[in-house]
Amino acid sequence: MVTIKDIAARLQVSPSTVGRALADDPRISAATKQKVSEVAEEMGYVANLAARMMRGVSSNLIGLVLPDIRNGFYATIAHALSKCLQGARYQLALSETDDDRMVELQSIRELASANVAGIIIVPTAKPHRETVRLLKLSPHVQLLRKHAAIGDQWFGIDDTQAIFEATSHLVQLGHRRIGYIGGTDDLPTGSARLKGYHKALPGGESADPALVQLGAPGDADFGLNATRRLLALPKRPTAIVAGSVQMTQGILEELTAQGMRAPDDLSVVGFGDELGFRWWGPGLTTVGLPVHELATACGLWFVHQIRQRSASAAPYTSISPATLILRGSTRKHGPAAKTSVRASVRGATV
Amino acid sequence: MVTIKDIAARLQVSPSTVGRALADDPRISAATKQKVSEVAEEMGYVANLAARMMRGVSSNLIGLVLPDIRNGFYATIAHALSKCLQGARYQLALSETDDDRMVELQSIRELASANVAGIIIVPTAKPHRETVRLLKLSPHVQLLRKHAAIGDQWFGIDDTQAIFEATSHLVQLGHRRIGYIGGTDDLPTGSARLKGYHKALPGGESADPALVQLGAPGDADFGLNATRRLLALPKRPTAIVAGSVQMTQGILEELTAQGMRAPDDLSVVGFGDELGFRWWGPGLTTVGLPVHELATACGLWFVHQIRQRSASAAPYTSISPATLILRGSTRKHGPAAKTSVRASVRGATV
DNA sequence: TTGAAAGCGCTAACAT
DNA sequence: ATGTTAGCGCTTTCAA
Repeated sequence: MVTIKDIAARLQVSPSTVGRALADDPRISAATKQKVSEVAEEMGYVANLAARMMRGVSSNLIGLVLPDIRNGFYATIAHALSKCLQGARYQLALSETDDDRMVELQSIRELASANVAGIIIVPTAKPHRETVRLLKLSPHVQLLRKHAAIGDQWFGIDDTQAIFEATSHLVQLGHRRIGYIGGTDDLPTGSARLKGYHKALPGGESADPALVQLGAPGDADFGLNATRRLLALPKRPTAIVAGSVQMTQGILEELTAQGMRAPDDLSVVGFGDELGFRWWGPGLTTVGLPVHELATACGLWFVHQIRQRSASAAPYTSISPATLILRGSTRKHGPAAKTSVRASVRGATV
Repeated sequence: MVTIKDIAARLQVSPSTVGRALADDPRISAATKQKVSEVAEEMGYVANLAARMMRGVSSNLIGLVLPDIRNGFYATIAHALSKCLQGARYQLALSETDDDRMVELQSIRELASANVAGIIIVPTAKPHRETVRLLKLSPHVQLLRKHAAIGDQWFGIDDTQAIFEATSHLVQLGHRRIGYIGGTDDLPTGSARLKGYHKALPGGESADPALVQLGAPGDADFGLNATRRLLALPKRPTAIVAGSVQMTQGILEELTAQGMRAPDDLSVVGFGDELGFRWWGPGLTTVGLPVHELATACGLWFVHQIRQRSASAAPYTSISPATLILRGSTRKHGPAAKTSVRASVRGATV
């Protein structure tokens, strides 16, 4: 293993000079810095992080704490952050919580004891007190979900607007009985989305409570069962809005299973734009989320933040807008609309 | 921060005694150990990992190096490993290579300098010499892809059998012009799969080279363009087999775009079982891979391996079989089969 | 069975 | 602008 001493010996300078040169200390001449970094490169020098950490410097590890990496949504986030941090010579330490606050606490503990440089977290609904306390000890930022207790540094999406647009689109198409299947409102995202749904319903008209189905946002099976319940209603909805990626998947699954076709039998607006949504039936009209951009912005900001230890406490909030992606799964409601483009292409009559 | 010195001072013993007691050294009396651990507990002592690492003990970090976490395939692996290692108090450090050997090298360097306990890697096609060298310095295991240079500890899937089954299925249905779109054969997986394809073609009959399209396995666009090329052939294939997840996605994309419907216009067998494959057209017949099981097995084995520093050099190979999942995208080839179930359900005539 | 002491590689206060 | 030196907390010889 090559150490600064080796470099120092080669260059006939003291170890501290090398150390300072590598740390880009202003007291070292440009020429020396130049030479040092050349030799370091040549000898394949890699700083010993353990030794650094012992001197109080934190590791080059950034913890990423999120519910489930299999969710394409979070995978995109992990990818974007990984790229972004790689550029800044940081490593991602991945922790999954499964939306379980105790697992979350355990993860944070591990990260804290590993002396991470910072933590990027998508918090669970009710983080443990200890989780909050530990989080305060190192730089951190919240992603997507926001908890006041954890802090005011947050990158998220305008969830209310997202679902508002989705629902409004259906309202404009003449739909009145619109079902909503989304996450419970104990999560900030869940409640914001639900709010968007209500806000879009025409003239203060409160929705039939039976049309609103709330469950754990990561539970596709809930979406599936909720869809079944909605379809079994005496007055079934003419359209459904999804309030999470997994819910969308459950909904599509169940509609396919029941042989329901959008937009003929029902209009559907999904949440997120996973692979396959494009080719579900006539193409799923869905809420597109700028996840990649969001994560990149968050990563860049966070690295900057970590490097300037000073202003880290200042509140910061970034809200990105969602955009409705119009495809084939929604259509005007009413008897006049019964002949779909699709049906006519097939030459069929109804 | 409580150190062993503090404990030593409280107990009027030397720091080394405390250190040994905590390490359960046989030379320390049971009574002393008892006292030490009591006081340590009481004072809230937490071992300083950095200091430990400096003494050569590795961290509780396990590096996971793979091409792209957004690939559902790898996300499943990361998830399974994360769960598995969490139980053993290890943290996952995630590195993406994008199938670029220099990025791979850089990641390995980072991991090595972070003193990881071990590395689980899905190697690129031609890992750098230095990558191989560094890898040898810490415990490691290969996943899915196997490179002789890296070692003989490998967990993978029987790729040849997987594509053999997929192709055989089509052959049995009477197809003779079967296209194959897969990864290049410089990757071990690519070549094994291609072999399975050739093996399944009837009686040594070598395929029309134009029917075989090989590209970067992670490149969905290649799959898309390759599909276009196959469809533009004077004698177009009657069926297509996909040789990677991303290729499958490209193929489905292009078929949808061209308005080609399986199995009426063409039979298709996919690779992997991503979300959405189930609802593509009539449901995609595809090769199901036991990714979760594979990753879990790998994780358990690896932790065990790390904990017993001794026998780590012994070769170990685990091959899991793939299974064909029959859905609606394949059908008998020939004029007699022209009336599909689907068409008759619709009451249409052809 | 325990102590004393020497570092691991790095950073930072204190010289020069 | 650079060199000297003293540790960080732990493990690990070597002594007792």
